Amino acid sequence: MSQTTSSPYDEPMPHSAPLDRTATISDVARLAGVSVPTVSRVLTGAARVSEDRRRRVDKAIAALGYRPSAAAQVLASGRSTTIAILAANTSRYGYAEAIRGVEESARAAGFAVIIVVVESERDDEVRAAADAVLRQSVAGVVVLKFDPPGVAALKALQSAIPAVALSGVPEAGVPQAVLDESEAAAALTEHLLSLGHSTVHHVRIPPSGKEDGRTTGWRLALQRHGIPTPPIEDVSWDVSTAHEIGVRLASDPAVTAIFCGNDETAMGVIRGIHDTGLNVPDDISVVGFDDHPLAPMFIPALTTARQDFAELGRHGTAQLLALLKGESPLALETVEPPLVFRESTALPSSRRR
Amino acid sequence: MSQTTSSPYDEPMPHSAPLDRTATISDVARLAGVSVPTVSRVLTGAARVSEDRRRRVDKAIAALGYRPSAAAQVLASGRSTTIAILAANTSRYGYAEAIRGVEESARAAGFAVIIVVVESERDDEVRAAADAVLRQSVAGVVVLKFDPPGVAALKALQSAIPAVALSGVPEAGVPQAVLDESEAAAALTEHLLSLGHSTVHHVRIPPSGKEDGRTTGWRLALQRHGIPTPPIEDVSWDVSTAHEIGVRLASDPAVTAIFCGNDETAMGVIRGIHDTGLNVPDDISVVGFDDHPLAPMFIPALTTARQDFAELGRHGTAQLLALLKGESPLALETVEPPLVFRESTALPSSRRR
DNA sequence: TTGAAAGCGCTAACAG
DNA sequence: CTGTTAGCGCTTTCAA
Repeated sequence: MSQTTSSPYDEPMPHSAPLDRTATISDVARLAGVSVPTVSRVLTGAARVSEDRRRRVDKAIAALGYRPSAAAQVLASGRSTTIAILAANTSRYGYAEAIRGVEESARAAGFAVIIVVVESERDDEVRAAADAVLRQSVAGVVVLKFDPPGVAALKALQSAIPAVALSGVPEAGVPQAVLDESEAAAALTEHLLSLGHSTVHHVRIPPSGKEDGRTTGWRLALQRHGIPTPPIEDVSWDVSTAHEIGVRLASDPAVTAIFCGNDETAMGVIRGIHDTGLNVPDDISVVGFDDHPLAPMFIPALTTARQDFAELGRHGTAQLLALLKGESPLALETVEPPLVFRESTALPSSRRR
Repeated sequence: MSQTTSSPYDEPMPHSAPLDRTATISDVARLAGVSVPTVSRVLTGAARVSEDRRRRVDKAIAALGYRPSAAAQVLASGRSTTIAILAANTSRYGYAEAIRGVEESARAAGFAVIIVVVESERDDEVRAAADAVLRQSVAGVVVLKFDPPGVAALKALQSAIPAVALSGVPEAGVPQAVLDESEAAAALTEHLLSLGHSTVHHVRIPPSGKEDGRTTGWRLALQRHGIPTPPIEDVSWDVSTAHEIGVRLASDPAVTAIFCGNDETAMGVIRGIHDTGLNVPDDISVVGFDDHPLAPMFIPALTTARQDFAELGRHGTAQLLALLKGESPLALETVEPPLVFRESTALPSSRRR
């Protein structure tokens, strides 16, 4: 009665649901008047089948509306045509775009996609996510290593399965596709400096580790100019925290230029500044990061660095598929985000300082 | 040699990838000194297992890092713990949020999620998507019936599998969760009218069928007031088309109030108006729809109707899971989006008309 | 409670 | 080129 152990399998199973029975390969074989392996051969194209039989099989398949069972195929062949996306989030801009890119190219290659999310870096969540991936007999996994949960999940996978990471910071070890953020962040910061601002404040989005490329680039640019780094402001993913920080920063006359971790944050910060009666860029310059679709529509339109997350996702999938085919070494492709200058930056105001 | 038939299975298979072999149920059984079915029993909880053996099995599972193969389980049991999300898009705001809601609640119920996208309503694409769903042995599917591809895909499924639709317009036939948009759209339109605008123009986003709830509501409100409906402007999902329309509408002095199909469109339209030198809301009032996270940050902050897509997704999943358990009839839950009034609407300007 | 035997739908040798 | 025979990892009878 009483249970002294506590493996996850002591828990009740989820309510699984019965599958509607549909035509099987033997139904097709019977109708076509051939053996089951012959049907399999036309399915996989693994071996030659006579024109005549192939036609009969195709006809039977069409007649029965037959679709091979992916589960049975993976079991019998030991090969899978499904990949997993492991991510901490599915709906935020960069994440959603990266997922779109992965899904798109996976589908083009004939792979199905399962999505598993790991919400936090808590040990049980990370383990559950890794388990979910492993249980599904996927060929490989693309992990969005944008944040601590992503990093932890990647580690939990322990290369038990082919994996590639999508990331903003190059890093040795795992195959990955990276969008090199740090140079672009530095360039954005220097743009602000070159306008005449004596320093640049930074609003940091939740980082992937101790520091992400955006923050690193900002710090780097400041260092290059011998400017001490002002205290960092941290925002959550909730834009309203960016708004609060905007209000706070606006009250500090030393603040004339702000580098935000992403465009949504920049919009929140600008709105906060706006609400104190100050103007962007006349009083304070603000830059974002990502080139969000709404960045050019915002008033003022955002100066930012363009990140092509979907492309990152496509690269990652390509890497994974190459890895699966045994091709290597994989070129670690690094893309540098192009800067786009719009309306949210200007010379420092004489009204401040 | 030459092929005269052309079933999809004449095409080459995707490169499938070999799976790393891991511990199987027999490994566990052997290590625990029990039979395979006994291990299965502790896994599924289907039958009683003695305390002693259960403990040994648990220990063996832990020692081997064993994870049951979902593919083998589904094959043997004929029951699945995976559901599919069928959507035309994964990254756009409403879609991404709905997907998040579905994934979240599916995960909470112990279900894995596969995502299949159907990009257009082209017959081959729709069929491919339906096939992908059916091949995966999923327990059921949640389809985002937000647009023509979604509608077509749902139809292609032919109730070959338990399905629930997520939608903005109630409709008989399929189980569904709906966010009733038409009343909110009407209310938003009437808000504009009550401010003194003599008519309200409409910028329509790509609709799910001949007409979506937003457009219907707008039309309804105008009719109630005996106002003829002005010509509709259609935008694509690309915000720049909204911008163009904003510019165009601004040049028409008859336009003093605009109801946009969603907030992103509203932002594009406002920016277009702004670029002609006119002001929102002083010269023209604009309302959006959805209450996008950036809507309160935009300058001017958007008057809009809040849509909780994630909640819609959760409702849908709940419906599907209930359906799978054979519970019914399902309450068709309809949520009416609450209006939120902000800065983008005002009295009509004396400068126009 | 437990194990032996059968089988889910499919692919992989292996003869022929 | 084609059919026969095994067997993928698991669950499900069925006896014991």
